[in-house]
Amino acid sequence: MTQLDQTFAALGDGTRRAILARLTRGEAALSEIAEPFEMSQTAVSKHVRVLSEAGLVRVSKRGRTRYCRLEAAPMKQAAEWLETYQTFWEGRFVALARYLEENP
Amino acid sequence: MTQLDQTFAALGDGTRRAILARLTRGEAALSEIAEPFEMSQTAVSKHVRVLSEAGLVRVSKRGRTRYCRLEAAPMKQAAEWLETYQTFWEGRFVALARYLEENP
DNA sequence: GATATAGTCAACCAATAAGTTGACTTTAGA
DNA sequence: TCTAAAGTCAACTTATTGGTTGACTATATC
Repeated sequence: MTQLDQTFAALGDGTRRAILARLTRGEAALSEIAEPFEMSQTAVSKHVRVLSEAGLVRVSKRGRTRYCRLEAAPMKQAAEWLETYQTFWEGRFVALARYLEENP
Repeated sequence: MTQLDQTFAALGDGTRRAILARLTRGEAALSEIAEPFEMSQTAVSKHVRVLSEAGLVRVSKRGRTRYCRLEAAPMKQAAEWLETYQTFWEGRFVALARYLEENP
């Protein structure tokens, strides 16, 4: 799996996106993160691991608690990949078609 | 699965992203799409189905061949979701933190 | 020292994903 | 009409995902 694979795959789950949204409000302990979800802490822990392996979250241990921090950097590449298609969802095909003609 | 789930999940696979990239060069038959990949046409067909169910590709039958067209619209939502995090990967936390303070 | 809290780990389960193959249908072309 | 091409479908395999529970470790706190 490439970084892009991991990033997109990690984002393809609502629970994980919600975790990331939570982390925009600042660092949080795993138990805090898990609290609003109707699933075991272990399950949330697994989601955090997926995010962490994708580089979207950094976990640091202090005492007995694990603090999670948002690490948005990998999203940049994903956003850039998507931007390639912006002309298409905006319906401006012609400009891109010409660009691709001129840059084969 | 929400639309966003489906979009991100569909993009979390290199083969599928390659298919989409191919389709930026215009409509293509399934067999054309499948040709460069080292897997069966059936496998590619399944990938196209995933893309189609995510609304990222539209398939139209003409004669015995299925033509696939890029349908980029769902990417817009994904891009917008990612943009929310732009301030983070750019390191401009302060501005967003203030925004969130003022808009709780 | 006793107990509660934060979290991991291993084992398990059910569902889904990603691929294969072989048989089949439909359409095109010689 | 015969054959080849485009594609689907069903069945199967293997691996991964998303979740559970129960036992465990490590750290706080009383």
